[in-house]
Amino acid sequence: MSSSSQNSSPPAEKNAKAPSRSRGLKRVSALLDGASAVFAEAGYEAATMTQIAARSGASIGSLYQFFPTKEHVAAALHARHLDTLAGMLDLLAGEVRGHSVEAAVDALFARFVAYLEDNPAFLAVSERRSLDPAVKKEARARLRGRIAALLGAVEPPIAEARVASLAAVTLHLIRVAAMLRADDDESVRAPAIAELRTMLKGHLAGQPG
Amino acid sequence: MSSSSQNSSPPAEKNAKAPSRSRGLKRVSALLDGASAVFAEAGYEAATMTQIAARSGASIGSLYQFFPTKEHVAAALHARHLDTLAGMLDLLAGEVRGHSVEAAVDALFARFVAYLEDNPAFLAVSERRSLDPAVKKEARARLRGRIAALLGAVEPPIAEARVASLAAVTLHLIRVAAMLRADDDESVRAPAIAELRTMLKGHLAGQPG
DNA sequence: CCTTTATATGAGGATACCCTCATGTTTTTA
DNA sequence: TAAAAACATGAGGGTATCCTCATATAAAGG
Repeated sequence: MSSSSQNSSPPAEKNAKAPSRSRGLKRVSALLDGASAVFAEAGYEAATMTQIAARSGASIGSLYQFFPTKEHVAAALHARHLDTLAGMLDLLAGEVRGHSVEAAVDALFARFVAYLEDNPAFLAVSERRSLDPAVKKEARARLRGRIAALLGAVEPPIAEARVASLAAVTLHLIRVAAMLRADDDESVRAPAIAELRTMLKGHLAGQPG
Repeated sequence: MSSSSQNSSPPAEKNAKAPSRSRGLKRVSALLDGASAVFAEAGYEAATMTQIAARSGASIGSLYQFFPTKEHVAAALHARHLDTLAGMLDLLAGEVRGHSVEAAVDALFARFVAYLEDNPAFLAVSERRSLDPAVKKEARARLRGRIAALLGAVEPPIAEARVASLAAVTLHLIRVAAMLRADDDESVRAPAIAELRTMLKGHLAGQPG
């Protein structure tokens, strides 16, 4: 009932042993970093446990000591990123309180998209087919809630009834913007992103009823 | 140099033998249908050639007779869907010529999103990691071009300079709408899609300069 | 120091997958 | 009808992956 995510159970059945000594803590951290790199480059499914171990400077046995399954690795990484993002959004909500929607959207886009670009492994594990749909839904709901809180703090206020669905749309647009940057090339990318932000701001500032 | 896609070369090197007799034509059709089902359920990477053959009512050997690689299967499926979609958009462009942007967007959303929902294998092969980026870019450009043509035919006309980037945004929003339907649940999905369409229409009808 | 617990290691078992190939069957051609 | 070409089949080779396990080292406790 405290802060971060001690839940977010991996798959189930096989329970990963958490590290207790400081050496173990460092190892899992290194393992997650290595996994991030491999997932980012190869995607979840093509990533291999051997690659992850090598990239982390650990043996395959050490990897399996803490993560009995590739799924467990992805789940841990997912949870770690969600916690970070949630914290970032909480901070941001405080910063933009009382500001205009335009300013809030600009800040939100800038930071969120930057995060997704800097952490491609997050998208990789977020969209893997093996991710439990319930966990996926919960993760989206969590981010949506944070965005709704952020949108609810701008001035002049947005009609309360619209905040929820606007938050949903905003979250998806952010994802699109991130995918845009990865997919298209510069000539079509830049104007498209500008168009996306303009569109969102116009819509959010639009008729409140 | 005529109509459909005799290009769209699979990977390369190994060239698939095209069927010449009618039996062969039926077989490749059945194989692509089976592949569609398997790709839709399992995704490209987890799909196995054995599953595809079984689902198609063919032996593994027959599958490899026409598609020397899983990549070839995906490439063929991709090309087939692109041709179908392009044709659909051409028809639609004719239908909405002279209509309002609102009507055009409604029709476009309805048909395109329905197509993506009815053919989940298309998204699966479109987003597989092994897809050659050049082919991916070309595919997007093709669809974008069709949408631009469609948007260029509405009345009153949209400023010509904006059409290209608006088409890009529209294409991405359609994808988001399709993903929305697959991901979120009903309570958040319906209002979010409505919001997306409203937003796009408002933006497209907005200030022309 | 000695016992106990945590962490480390890499060879290899089990499995699944991609794809080949030798052989058989159907259809076309002459 | 006979020869040729296209298509069909499934056992199995080669390989790669996930994961286990017996064993070894480092750290903590008493």
